[in-house]
Amino acid sequence: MRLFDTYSRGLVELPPLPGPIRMYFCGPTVYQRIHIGNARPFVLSMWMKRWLEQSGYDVRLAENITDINDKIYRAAPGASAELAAAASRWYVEDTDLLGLGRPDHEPKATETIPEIVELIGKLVDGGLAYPAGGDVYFRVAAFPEYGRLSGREGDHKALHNPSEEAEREELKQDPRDFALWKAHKEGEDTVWESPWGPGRPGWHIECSAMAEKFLGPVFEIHGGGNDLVFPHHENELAQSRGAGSEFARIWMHNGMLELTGEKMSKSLGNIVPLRDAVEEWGRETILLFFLTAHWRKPIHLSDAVLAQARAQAETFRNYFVGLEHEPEEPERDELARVLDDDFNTPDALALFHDWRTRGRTASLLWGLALFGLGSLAEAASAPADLVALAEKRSKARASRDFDEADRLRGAIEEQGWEVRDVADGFELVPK
RNA sequence: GGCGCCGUGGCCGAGAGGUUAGGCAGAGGCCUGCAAAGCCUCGUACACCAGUUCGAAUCUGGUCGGCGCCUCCA
Repeated sequence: MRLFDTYSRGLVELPPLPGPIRMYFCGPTVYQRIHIGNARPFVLSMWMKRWLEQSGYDVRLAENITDINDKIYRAAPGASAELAAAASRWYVEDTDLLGLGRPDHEPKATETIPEIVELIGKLVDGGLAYPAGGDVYFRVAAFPEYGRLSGREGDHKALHNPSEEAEREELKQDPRDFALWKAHKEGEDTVWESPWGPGRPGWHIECSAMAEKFLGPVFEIHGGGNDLVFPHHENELAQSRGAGSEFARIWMHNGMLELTGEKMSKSLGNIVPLRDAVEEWGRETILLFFLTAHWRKPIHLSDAVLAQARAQAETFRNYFVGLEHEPEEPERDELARVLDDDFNTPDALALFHDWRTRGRTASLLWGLALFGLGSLAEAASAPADLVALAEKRSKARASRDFDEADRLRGAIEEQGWEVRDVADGFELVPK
């Protein structure tokens, strides 16, 4: 399998079976319910995990939850820990709605403080970081590779990491330097001890620490939204390599989900909560919506596009209505051909339709289930009173009383079900 | 302004130097008591302008347009 890697800007081959494939994906900062755009890397990572495992790889996926952040302090003054804990639960709840399973590890920053402090200490000892005014900063000048990942190597202006406050900026030796540890400030209601004084970790260092803690000093894939390339991932890479770890070998950055021509983001306020979208459209529609676009491209959210995804869900669902099939081997190679080529899910979807029209039930069932869409094959059973109505309608039809038959069909439809006449009787399907 | 991604038929969206992608919507037909579902048929698209080539939507240059990052952000 090969994947497009941001660092080398080309396709990179995965190691041979059985791996291991160790993956780290950046999860959300938790201070409110996640939106559907936040779900994209989650969905991508779980699909990748499922496909790689299906392919025979030994996979380990870690996906962090950032529960220390300015946004959290600001959103819940005096109760940031409570908000972060609640929002972490919401995140798990909401992503569980997708039915894709969980990553192997979902570490939180607050549970990784000793490792973070240790990593910062290592960087300070190695001359790659320096304490200043209770903060600790990464010394970018000591890491020549800085800017390589984001393609802005040498451009000092583009590599500037501004401090939150002007007076903090003066503590830095170089505008590019960024905080690894931030001294405790008035109004922040969580604080941890460190050799440099009380405070809390910077954003980037937590990922470096968590990745190493759960995956080791080198791992195969690092993923996240492409809005994280700079500064977040650039800084992670600098910290971890600066501390002597090889770190990630392939960088997978997914495209943004856009609403009305703009990236959906919590700070812009143009958000559709994942939970609401799943409730309104159903989980299969949301998954199919993600499946229609290649992971690297931007994807536009609109009712029209969701309606198309829902129509596809119906098409698959209809295929399975009343279907019996012989167990047979899925045509794995056909799916591998498209997924092993940069995980081309739109091509996979085309293949599923091909399998559908050619009646390859076993393959279709297997392929859909891989992406969490196996439920499309599950027939809902109608309540007994509706079955009785449908039977009554069959009798009416048999005696050619079509007015009565149509009346009964209307009654069934009023209850949200549709009756279809088939060769040996009828089928009841939800509308 | 700098760095990067992208512009495909009504809509979504792969692909890729010469051969039907696929889906959704739409039209006609078959089937049906009528429907639904299903099946068959129908679209000759690749932003624009130059260039390379026997041949480009696919390569090169430019133009226009969209998006992301450069501030927290999946």
